[in-house]
Amino acid sequence: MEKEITIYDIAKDLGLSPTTVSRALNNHPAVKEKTRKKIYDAAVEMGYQSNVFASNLRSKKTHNIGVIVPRLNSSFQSSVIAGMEKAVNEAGYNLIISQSLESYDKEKANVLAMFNSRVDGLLVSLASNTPNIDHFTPFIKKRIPVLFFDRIIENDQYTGIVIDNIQAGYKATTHLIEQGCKRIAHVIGYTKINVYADRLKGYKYALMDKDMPLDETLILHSDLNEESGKDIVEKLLKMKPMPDGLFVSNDACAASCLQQLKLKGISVPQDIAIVGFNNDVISRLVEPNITTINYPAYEVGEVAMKNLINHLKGDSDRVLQSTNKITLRSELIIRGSSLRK
Amino acid sequence: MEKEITIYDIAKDLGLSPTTVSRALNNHPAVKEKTRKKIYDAAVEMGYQSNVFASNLRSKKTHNIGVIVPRLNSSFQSSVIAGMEKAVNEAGYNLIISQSLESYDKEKANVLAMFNSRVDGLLVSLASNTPNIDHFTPFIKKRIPVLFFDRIIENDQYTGIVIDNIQAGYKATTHLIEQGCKRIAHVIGYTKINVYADRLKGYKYALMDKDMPLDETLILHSDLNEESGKDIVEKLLKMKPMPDGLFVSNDACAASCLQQLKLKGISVPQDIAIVGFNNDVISRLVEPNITTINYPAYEVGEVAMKNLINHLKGDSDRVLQSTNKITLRSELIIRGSSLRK
DNA sequence: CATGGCGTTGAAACCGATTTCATAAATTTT
DNA sequence: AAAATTTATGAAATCGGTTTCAACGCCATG
Repeated sequence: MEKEITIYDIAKDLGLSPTTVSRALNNHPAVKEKTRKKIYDAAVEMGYQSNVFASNLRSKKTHNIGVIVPRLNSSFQSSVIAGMEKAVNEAGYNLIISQSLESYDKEKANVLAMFNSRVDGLLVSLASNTPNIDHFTPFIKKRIPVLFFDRIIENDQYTGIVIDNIQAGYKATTHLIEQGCKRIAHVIGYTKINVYADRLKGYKYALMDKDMPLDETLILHSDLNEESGKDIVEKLLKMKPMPDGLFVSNDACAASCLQQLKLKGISVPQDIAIVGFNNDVISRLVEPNITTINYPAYEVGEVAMKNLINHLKGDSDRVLQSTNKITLRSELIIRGSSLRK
Repeated sequence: MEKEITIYDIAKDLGLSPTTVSRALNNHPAVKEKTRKKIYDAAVEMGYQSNVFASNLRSKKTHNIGVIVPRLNSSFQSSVIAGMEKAVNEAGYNLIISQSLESYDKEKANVLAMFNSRVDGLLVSLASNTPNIDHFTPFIKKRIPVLFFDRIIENDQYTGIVIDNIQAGYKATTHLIEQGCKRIAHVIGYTKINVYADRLKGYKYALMDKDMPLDETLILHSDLNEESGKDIVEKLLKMKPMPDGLFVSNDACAASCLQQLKLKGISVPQDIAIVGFNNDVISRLVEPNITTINYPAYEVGEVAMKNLINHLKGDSDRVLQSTNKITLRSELIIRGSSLRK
């Protein structure tokens, strides 16, 4: 085990003090250019590597940013994280990632772990059964910024990055109505979560605006994974008359429904038109392609991270404190699964 | 800004020394049970939180483990990371993640960043154009363990977690031959990477064993993403006679090929049988379902991480140093895209 | 009763960069 | 030329656990 080079070694070598070496390496203005150059050269030559531990201890900053998502292996979430990674890397921070697996208890444990490992900031998409956000109060107390994205709980203390889910649900439903659908079913996840609750609202508003009746039995609850299509289609088939429109709250599940419907000999979009959500890769790979709402996952990640970092770099809390919600643009992408002339 | 509680505060409060408090909180055996209890209670009551900076500075450990993958938003990689996250969390470490975006330069930058942020260990899946692994030597010099998974370069110094890609390629090709295919095309990525090179080897060995000629023009190179199906199918259509079997090195691309083939009026598996790779969700959602090789991504992540952590917890280098390669089981999953009676 | 050994505790050094405060040197002002 | 600033550098304290080494108290052994 070779011993590490410290600023003391450099200082001794050059006949300077550690103070000056430290300042030089941090580009402090009070060091003569010539001295700085000399120190830089010596540092490189001696193979000096700054000791982050010591630096962190003094500055009380880790340059680590925590991210908690419900699931890492989801097309949407992994794109969000890719966006975050890009932004975080450019700014010289590190990403610490954990997943709640949709469990409130695991989420609480993760939040605590992040707190103990002293992340400089936290980005969270909530688990589906998280009832409140009290577990984040330690962060607030220590003024460590917390941002929510996608799955949020509205609160004055925290900033949220979202799309307008009501509008998106409205657009999707209106589109189905305009394609001539008379009975539109809607598949959603746990309605305590803002995203599903809002999409449902949009669905209801659209029906209302087109003077169509709201039939609560057409609202189906599901896990929304790639296997749930079977259950959903079974339920659809039992309905008399069968719905002729289907708005599913994510693409993996929409694709699964599409597959099951085709297996049962039901043609899409003629017998039933489908709209998904997210614009995952899968929506473009099944036949027919699925009409969907483009949720700019990568951009959500990038915007959330950039906001957080700007906040950390700026010395005041003003930026984030005055920003309560950032809404990104989302649009309907019309494809074969819903287009009937 | 409230001031933090330190072990000095606890010590003063109880009339003990910081030494004893530190020892008690670390379950050091030389502290009387009664004293330990008293200290624990005081710590909880005072809201003490250990300062990881100070602890890290002395112990020279961050409890952070770095992961570098080519792309985060890939079905395979995000499952690997999910597996890692599970293992890492149970062991009380943190996961620091970055992506190389398939660029050697970015990978080098990431490796350096990981080194500077002093991760305790590193898990890497290499970028496609990484020519060698010299950029990891700083880690070796400081005896920080580095493990490769999936995309590896074989080397005595490092441990790799893989599946037997030769065998997998062999199984896939043999299956197509047994289904009566006479001209089997193979779509692969950059052949400098072990995974594609080995699958190609397996393909060649299978042909050889069945006394089938090897036609180099049937080997197609591609980016293997969900848009490359168009190019590939175009090339297939130009071949005379057209291949009647297709072994694609990942499922997203296989699904894309399947889609394009159907668009051109070519029926799968009758006109051309398809085998993919990975067993991504998508292979089960397209029609027909795609026959594929099950690559246990989650398990790869879990095994890689557990090995690394065992190594970190054990005090010697022996465990990892003697392990050069860990091969996980993979199997062929036969589905509609290749089954013809 | 003296000596050895174990169990328990504490004083002080340490990890390595940062920061405050002081000081010497160079420059400008009067 | 003396005084007032400005510029450049250093000594020492600091961040808060961890670790080394010493010491004290208690019991057992001879």
